[in-house]
Amino acid sequence: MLLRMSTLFLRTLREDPADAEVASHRLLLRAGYIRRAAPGGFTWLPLGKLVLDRVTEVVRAEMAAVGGQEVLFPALLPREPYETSGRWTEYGDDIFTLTDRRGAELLLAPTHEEMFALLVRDLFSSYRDYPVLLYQVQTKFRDETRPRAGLIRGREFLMKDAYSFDLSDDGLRAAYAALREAYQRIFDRLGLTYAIVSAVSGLMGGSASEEFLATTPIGEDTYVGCAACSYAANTEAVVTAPAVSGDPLAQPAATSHDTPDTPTIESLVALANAGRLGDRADWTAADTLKNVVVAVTPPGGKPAPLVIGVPGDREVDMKRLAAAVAPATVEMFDDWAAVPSLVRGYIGPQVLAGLGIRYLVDPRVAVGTAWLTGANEVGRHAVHVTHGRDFVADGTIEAAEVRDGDPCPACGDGVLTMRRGVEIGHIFQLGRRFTDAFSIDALGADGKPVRPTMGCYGIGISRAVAAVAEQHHDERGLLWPAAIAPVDVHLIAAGKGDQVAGALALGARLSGLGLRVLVDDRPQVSPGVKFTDAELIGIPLAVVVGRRFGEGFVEVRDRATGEREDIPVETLAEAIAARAGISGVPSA
RNA sequence: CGGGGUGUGGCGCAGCUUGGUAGCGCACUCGCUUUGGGAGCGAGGGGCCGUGGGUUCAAAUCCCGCCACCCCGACCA
Repeated sequence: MLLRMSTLFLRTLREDPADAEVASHRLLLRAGYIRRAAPGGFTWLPLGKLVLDRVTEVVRAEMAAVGGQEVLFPALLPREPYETSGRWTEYGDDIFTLTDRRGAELLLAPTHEEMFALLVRDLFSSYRDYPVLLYQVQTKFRDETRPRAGLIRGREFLMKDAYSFDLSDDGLRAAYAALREAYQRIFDRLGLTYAIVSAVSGLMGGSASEEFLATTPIGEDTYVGCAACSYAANTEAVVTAPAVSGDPLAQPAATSHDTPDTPTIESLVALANAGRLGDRADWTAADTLKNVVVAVTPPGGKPAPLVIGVPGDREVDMKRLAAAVAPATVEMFDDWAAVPSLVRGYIGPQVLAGLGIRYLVDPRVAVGTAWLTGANEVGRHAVHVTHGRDFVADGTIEAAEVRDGDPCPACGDGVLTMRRGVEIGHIFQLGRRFTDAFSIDALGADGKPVRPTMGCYGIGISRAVAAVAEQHHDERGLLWPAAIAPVDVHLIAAGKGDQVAGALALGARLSGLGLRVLVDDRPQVSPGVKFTDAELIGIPLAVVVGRRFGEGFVEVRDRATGEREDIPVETLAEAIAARAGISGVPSA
């Protein structure tokens, strides 16, 4: 392959686009890889399309290596299957829906579990057919509330989604393990630094689930890792080690006190330490029980109030809360007029059961623990309010914020460190949710039906391109790993003599050896412009056909290290093969 | 959904306060010169100033509505 800059459909931008904040978005635009075409939607220009295709080919190769077979579904689908699975309602506003001329309702698929399940039901009927692993590479549509950061969160994006069908739970676990390893090979080949973390399965349902997060400060997902053991989890999925339960009757009796002007935890602790609640003067926010009122709306249902009790030194993490109540949605409660018994700023759990309001507590609020909390009257709080005696929670919930330095829930020895990442892959052991929904059975060896179990495995391909750009760039531009760079070599003709002709001839020779080559053969463009463009575009290896070309030398440049070396023209092919780690390039 | 900001040629911006011929840099075209780190000179092309209405002799500019995009917040009791 040989591309010529003089005819390439490319225009680099000298200045940063005003609305691109993150590096990947800014550089992919500036270097002419992508172009914004719609809210949350991008056009792939020739260089970008090459990268996208190379990433896709890496994914395809590793999917094939674990026995995946590629298919392709339509993106435009009828409502019925999603109605049957319940996800038409669960996804709600997140899916793009439309109506055709006959009034039939359609959707642009956000993901394809239903269709894969139906396809397998249509074609397979015997236990002899299983297991099977199918996948596609396809555009997905989600009506994101706020597309952002260029390719990282769009409303239309390229995804590889794979689905495994097994007749046994062991088979599913084996498929999951195989895909997990395939994903590691894929992301390693893409040059990504990533973490594999425990995750919640969200709208997919199912049990075991892990995310592959590309490490980057601009990531939308926060995850924790333990320094002492291998524990790693999305903050949404962190399970708090429960506090030890005790005997509620061993606590002193609860008493109510005047605590004027203490609508916040901070003001309450200050007043408590001023002696208002007795001699004790070492109150901290962690001694208080904060009760946050939210409204939870089940899919297709009506909002109902829910009170969350967390230690007063912790905030409620809305992302964790949302994950905990999914598929229901949650928002802050604002219908205070409907529940006049709830006194804002002074809510205590003592009265909630009587009001018929559900109360869920953080695992730290164990039975037998006593708290300083609201007395349900303006200006009054209560002490020694004890779980199991003065109130009984309806259950526990993982909604309190996770903090840097929290104890590791897995080993108990280490502390958790927080980092950010972009979700580039997600694997689930789905189970039988969809095969149940569509009554999919295989006929077993004994003549009895067997219900298959599913796994689901996704990779955000377009997002992975952005993640690589995010991790591989410097102040001058992009810096692609050789495995997915749009081309292998960037030849730069720098000089007014026979450099252009020489670069084109060299390019033809290298491409004849199977290398992907980009030649900057633009006439009338100064060397400085070509050098800066080359650095912006970020091909790992550049070859300058310049002032020493007449003596038979060209300069080889390493984009990442900045190293430059003059080498004889006749050894160029070998030098490139050696540097790029490309094998099988015959000598020129 | 809420808050803030921005909409002027492909990109980055000025002009708006104080209404009166639409401007600058980059990019693009032509000519000459230049050619190892974003060249110089000269001559050009390209813009319903987001959109609809209003005020006015006159609107990019003032007023009202709408739309789009970007950023922040989705929250502490």
